[in-house]
Amino acid sequence: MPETASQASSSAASGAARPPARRRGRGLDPESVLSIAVGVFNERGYDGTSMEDLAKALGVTKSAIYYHVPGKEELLARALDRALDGLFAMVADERAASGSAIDRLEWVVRQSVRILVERLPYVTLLLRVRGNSGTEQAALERRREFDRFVSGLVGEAVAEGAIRADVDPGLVTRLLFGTVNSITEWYRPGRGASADDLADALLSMTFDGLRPHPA
Amino acid sequence: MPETASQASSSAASGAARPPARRRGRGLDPESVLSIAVGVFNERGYDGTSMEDLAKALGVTKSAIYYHVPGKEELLARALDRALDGLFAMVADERAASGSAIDRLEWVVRQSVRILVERLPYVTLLLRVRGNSGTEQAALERRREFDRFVSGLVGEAVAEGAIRADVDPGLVTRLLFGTVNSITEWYRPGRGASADDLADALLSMTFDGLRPHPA
DNA sequence: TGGTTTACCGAACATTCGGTCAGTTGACAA
DNA sequence: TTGTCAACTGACCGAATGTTCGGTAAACCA
Repeated sequence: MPETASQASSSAASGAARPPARRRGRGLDPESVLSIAVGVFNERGYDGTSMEDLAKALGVTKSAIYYHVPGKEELLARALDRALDGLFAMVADERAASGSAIDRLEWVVRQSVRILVERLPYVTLLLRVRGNSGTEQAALERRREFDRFVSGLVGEAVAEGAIRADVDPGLVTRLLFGTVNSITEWYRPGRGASADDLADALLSMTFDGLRPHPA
Repeated sequence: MPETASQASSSAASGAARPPARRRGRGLDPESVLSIAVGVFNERGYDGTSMEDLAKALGVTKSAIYYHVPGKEELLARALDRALDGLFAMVADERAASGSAIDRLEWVVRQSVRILVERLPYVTLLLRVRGNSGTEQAALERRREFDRFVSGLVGEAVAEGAIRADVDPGLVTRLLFGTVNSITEWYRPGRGASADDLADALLSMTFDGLRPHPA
């Protein structure tokens, strides 16, 4: 088994003591429990992760976790909300509502990549949810709502004549955001491209194509 | 809970008796156990699926399953091999080795889409493997080998001048096959596009871009 | 008809699961 | 020095897990 370690994603208000991922002299806090738990969820899968696995990654016993969070599913719920809140904050932005459809679409794609990179573990977890519990089903429903929004955008861009009409708009939406979402499968922060570089490359491929331009 | 039913993918040598997915007067066979199990694995996730879940979907008791297959993990191993064998049979084809790099790449992408559609449940399962067991790790290693092959193809196509050189070839590979693989997230056989239509749309977007062509 | 085999059931197995709880520890305030 | 309390431990719970096994009904063959 490859011990991929704890990959403690830096939480908001910490500065020291990396290995045990706890606050100064004190113990854990709900924030670090969440971020480490999500890391393990993404390594082993949510269902494949036991509370014992989480305890080991946190350097405490199982029961200590229950002092900070109500349970395993609540950890999942909070993680999924992190991802979804980011996406919905974006579509609520004015830049997603005004201007030409193609500009709005390009902006939404770019922001999607940015959120995906910024909140990588949370979005990764979201994209693997299958609806096994009420928590997962609620997350899936919110995600479908987001999908409907971007689907509408693509439709507008086609009607606008800014996107080729010889391919089904629904299909274009799925391929386009399938490409965006597939980033979670390989992207690791720090190494390789930045979020902006990524968005540039992605938009460049999907909008202009991989073939060399004659112009 | 959404009862998405059994979606029994048609096995090689059967013709009748769809609902209970068993042979004529006889009972189950390893083939139908596998295809139905993979369906449930994809609905609930491998770790989220219990042998009791499988038994229910098969219409028998838990213990009956063990008469036909050695265990849960063996079901996973056989399913993953179905997907991987298809992919490796393709790269062994002469058309993946001769001709210009761009033609070979286009052929491999098209065939990848075909295999993904033909063996959808198996490929879907493969793409969700995280390496939790020896079985999963072996599958991941075979998959990485396939990835290295296509990565080499993209590199050749760039060197050939058939693909833009202003984007990192490794990044192009990941985006291109990320798009291909994302098809498993939404494609359902029968409804919507055929494998060929899909491949056309995908190649059209990634190679020529979504913007209307001037020519 | 009798015997053998195929395909299955029901009960039980050891283990692991998510979760609970009474108690301990150590830092800090008074 | 003592009392308080946040933070945690270790033992434990019932339920669920993957798997085994003795038994058996029906189909098949002679």
